[in-house]
Amino acid sequence: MPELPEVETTVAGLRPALEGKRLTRVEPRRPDLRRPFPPDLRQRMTGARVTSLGRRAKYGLIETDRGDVMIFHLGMSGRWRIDPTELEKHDHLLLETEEKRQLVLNDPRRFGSVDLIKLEELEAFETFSKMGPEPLGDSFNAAYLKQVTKGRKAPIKQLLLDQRNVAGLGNIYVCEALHMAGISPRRMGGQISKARYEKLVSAIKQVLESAIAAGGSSLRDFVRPDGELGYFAKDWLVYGREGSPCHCGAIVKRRVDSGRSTFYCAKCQK
DNA sequence: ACGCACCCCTGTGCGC
DNA sequence: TGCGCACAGGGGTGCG
Repeated sequence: MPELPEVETTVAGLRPALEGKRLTRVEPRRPDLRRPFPPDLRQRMTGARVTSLGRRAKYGLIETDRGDVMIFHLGMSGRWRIDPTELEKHDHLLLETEEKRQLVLNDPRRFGSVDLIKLEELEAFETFSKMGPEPLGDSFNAAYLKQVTKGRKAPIKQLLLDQRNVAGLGNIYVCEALHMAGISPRRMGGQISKARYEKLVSAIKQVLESAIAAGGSSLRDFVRPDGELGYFAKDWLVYGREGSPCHCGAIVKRRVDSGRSTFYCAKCQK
């Protein structure tokens, strides 16, 4: 479920419980998620102090004073819970701090991942080195998008979901941003004007920023009453609204490509 | 290189 | 109440 804003919100929620704190317990509760947990995860993280938390694309970063970085990805169904009253099914990784606060990574589908690398390997870490710019950064702009899509015949939706072009966009926010910019998800990337890319870039930044703001404000003190992090309700304009009226009056449509749904308004988006 | 289909996994909600 | 199917916000691989 989590896209960039959800990961951003999750990291912000974990920070008060983790930053500056010493880990007294690090416990994988099964061998693997998408891939095996690092075999030395427990040993390298236990006793270490968390120095900072961050985010790159849809990955959360937890750095320690031993020069390690634990990199987590929430996949489709991952979420962190804080100070749970008891462990549940699919609680696959448990962290505990000196203060006896518990952070539990729950991921039913196990499409998520946890990696552990040295801080100095972060830049070269293949997952990140192949990635495009952060969508909220200044280097993600219309000129960049125009250049990276030049000559490409793939639909713009697919190009935006490709993390090598821009890092952190997922299905929901791409659908929403394309709708906001009035661009058809099937429009060939190489065929979109600079002016329309200006609109698209603004739409992407706006959609992400408002989602982050909504996430932050919906998490009072960054911990919801149920102790969960990473989810917040949002009223989408097209996503999940097949058959409902668009604000223009036309009906929102859904199509499926490679097993992924696209929601759009054929009247607003050309 | 590019565009696309499909797979990993479990849970949920729907129609019958 | 049960059953089977479609579908879910990600990412990687492998094919033509």
